[in-house]
Amino acid sequence: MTLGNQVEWGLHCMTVLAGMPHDVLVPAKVLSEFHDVPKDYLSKCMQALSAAGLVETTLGPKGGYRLARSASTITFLDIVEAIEGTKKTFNCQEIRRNNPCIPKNSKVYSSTCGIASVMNQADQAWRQVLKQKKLSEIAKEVEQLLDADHVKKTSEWFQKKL
Amino acid sequence: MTLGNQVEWGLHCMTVLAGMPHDVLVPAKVLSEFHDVPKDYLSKCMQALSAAGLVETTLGPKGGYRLARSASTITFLDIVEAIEGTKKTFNCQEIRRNNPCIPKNSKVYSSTCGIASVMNQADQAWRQVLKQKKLSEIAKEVEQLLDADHVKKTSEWFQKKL
DNA sequence: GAGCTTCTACTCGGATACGCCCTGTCCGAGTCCGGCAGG
DNA sequence: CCTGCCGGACTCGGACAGGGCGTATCCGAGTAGAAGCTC
Repeated sequence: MTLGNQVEWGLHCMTVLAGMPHDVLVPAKVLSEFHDVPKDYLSKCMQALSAAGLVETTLGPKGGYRLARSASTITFLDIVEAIEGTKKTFNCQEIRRNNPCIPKNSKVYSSTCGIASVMNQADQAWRQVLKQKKLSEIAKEVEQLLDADHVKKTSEWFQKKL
Repeated sequence: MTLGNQVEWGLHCMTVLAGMPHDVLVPAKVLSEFHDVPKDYLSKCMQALSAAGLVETTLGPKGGYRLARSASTITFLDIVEAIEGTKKTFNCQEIRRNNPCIPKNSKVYSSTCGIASVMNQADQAWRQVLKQKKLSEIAKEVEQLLDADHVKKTSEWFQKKL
């Protein structure tokens, strides 16, 4: 059970966008160059973020993506679910009902399957961690990690590309 | 990101085995009938559990599977990892290093990527829940949920099949 | 009747096809900017 | 010089192939038990 690389790309791209002024539009082409990933495929990832309402898009020259709302109101969970979907990691098929000794409609099956319950708890724990991390936090951490020189260079690189 | 149905099957089969006396061997055929799943495919799942050392196998007539150790020393995580593997859910490709403004070997990359860090925390939280649930607990819960009549019938069903 | 041999039936384990989803690519619809002609 | 128009280039979005992994199945190696033969 591994997440697709799209999730990683989406998180990094969102972090980049969070570091930009709100009036700047960054096209997929620039994001793909910056991260050195296939442009068209990254575009597919951005589509998902757009469909989820996390980013706004603008067409035409000087167009691109920007955050649809403040980075402090966007969580990791929002991004991961936008790309990976909201399905639970464990989908219970209720095979316990196939016990040949108990009718499938027995009332003992009214309560949720104990195994599925545990798996769902684990799923919830996973989502909880992601939900508590805001995009604004990670953007800030990245900026603090880099030297002022690096931030300046990167900023210039983007300005040159836009 | 969804777990395969093998995980569900494995968990249910292990629960069944946990409810059996230790000297009873249950073949894959019986387990498959009980859960109404393809025998040969379930067998593949049991192979994984066997390879992980969670169950013991015996060949020939009256052969089958039984727990390799006490159900109180087996956790959900053991079972899930035996089937699904131990790879982390998020595999960081370090695309941050592709930033064209910073050399790939820069010391700023010595600390783990902040994004990967969060994703790994979520992964850990998920595993933690699974690790805390013992197989013996779920087996007991199932037994308590069922009526005495159901337990008796199911027990008889297995005895007839063995 | 007891013991050994043989044979069968049953078990697990690995090797083998099939299908779906992730990965990766391509092309078209729509839009904004810049140039150009006309007033 | 200002205004309106037009063309081009750039953007996103959805439609289109290829590959890897999960799904499902089959067959062989090995073993335990039962049956049969001999003593």
